[in-house]
Amino acid sequence: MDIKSTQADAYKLLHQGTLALARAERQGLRIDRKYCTQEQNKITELISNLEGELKQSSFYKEWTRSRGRKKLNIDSNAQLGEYLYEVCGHTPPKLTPSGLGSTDKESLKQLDIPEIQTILRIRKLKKIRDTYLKGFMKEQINGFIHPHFKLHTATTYRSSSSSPNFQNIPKRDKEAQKICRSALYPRRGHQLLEVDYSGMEVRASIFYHNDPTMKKYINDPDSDMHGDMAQQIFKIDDFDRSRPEHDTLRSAAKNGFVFPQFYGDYYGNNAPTLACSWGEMPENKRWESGQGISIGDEKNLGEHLVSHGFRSLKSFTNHVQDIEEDFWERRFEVYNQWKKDWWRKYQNQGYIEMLTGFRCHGPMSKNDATNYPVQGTAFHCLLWSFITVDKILTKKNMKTRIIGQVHDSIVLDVYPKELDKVCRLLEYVMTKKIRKHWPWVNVPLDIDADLGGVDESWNELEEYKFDEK
DNA sequence: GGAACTCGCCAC
DNA sequence: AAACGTGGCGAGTTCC
Repeated sequence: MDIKSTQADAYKLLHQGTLALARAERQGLRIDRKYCTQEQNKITELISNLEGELKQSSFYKEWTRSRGRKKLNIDSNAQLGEYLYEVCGHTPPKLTPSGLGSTDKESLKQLDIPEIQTILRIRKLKKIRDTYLKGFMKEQINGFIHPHFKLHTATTYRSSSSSPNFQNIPKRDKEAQKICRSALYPRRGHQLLEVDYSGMEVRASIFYHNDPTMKKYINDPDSDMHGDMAQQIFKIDDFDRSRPEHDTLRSAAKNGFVFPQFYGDYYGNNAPTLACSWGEMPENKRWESGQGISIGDEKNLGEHLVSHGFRSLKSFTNHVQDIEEDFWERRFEVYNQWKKDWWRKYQNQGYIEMLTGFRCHGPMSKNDATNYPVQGTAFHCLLWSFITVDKILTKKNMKTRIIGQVHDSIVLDVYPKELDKVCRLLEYVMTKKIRKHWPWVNVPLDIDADLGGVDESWNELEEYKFDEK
């Protein structure tokens, strides 16, 4: 048990991984060229209308005037920042790493200028058109794109992808998702299947720290880590995940506290994010009753929290600070101790070594030293599964092929008659066989799947339960 | 005219 | 005392 892999094992994974990824790359993904062109034209038309509208505004006219003889470029954030922060004298809500006033979406929204909405809309449309649709067309050969996957560039020994990047195609934003993913198809007569490891990074962290509380959260299907945190953060006594308003708070806790904390963030950043769950709240102001989402019983979250004594961001921040302390000093005490031990070990030996045998050298911050092994190892589980599934598909001469990978998921181009067989294979390799190969996998691994119909695009996937078949 | 940089934004 | 991890890429910009 608990036998770590050697550096030779790591090399083997890298080598076989590169070969398997190259096969996926060669396979590629069909794109609808006609759709891409039409959609690009539609967006161009939209943008030109929006730009025309913007140019009518006094905001734009003043901006132009302020530049004198210099040409104005709507796409230049340097010019926008100069106008907003130097000419108009707005205080930048945030600075960039180099110390200039930021013009990102977050900052611009806070300035509360109506024309800004148009600028943000244009930005978003250009991103979709130029990075994705144009990018697909640039890289396509005979109607197929062949995203490239590398294993030697990321410092964590994760993978990277390029030409085009397969790993950052819009998903969260539904409008962008639809436009971009509707361009991507399986081979004719085939269907797309995406299988992902659920909570892989959290589980990979357990391989290292073996924290009993976190293990219980993973092993006990009735427990709910994010729900518990939502309950604690927002002081909800009768928390019920099946209630939509409570599930919203659960997501807020998950994305605004739990995950950032795991990456090394702190309450000072978490509190303002969490505070947005019940409405925008400018610094130094106080909450009023009547603000925020409804939480049932004819109450809303604003009132609820005010009644618990949180009238200002400051008092809420203190509350989140207490929760952070409880989180690391009590709830996940063992995890916390591992972080300390691991950091000490890095300081002593000058490198860290993953369970998979990979070594990270070089200067690292505290957060780096504890994040790298988790992130790398989580990906290596996916990579091992990728290699193993690919080998079997090839060996058995199946028509199904793997076409890509997104850190904790595998994307396949499935021959419909092989669907059941492929699903059984994935289930077996990803949740069972891997535990025989790597005995330090000390918690069950779990997968979810999404399936598209025959000849349907990547936009059409729907949740697919293996065991109900 | 290309390399290298910043910034913003997409994914996990 | 300090304070969010990993990537790729387009556009603008600056430098050589």
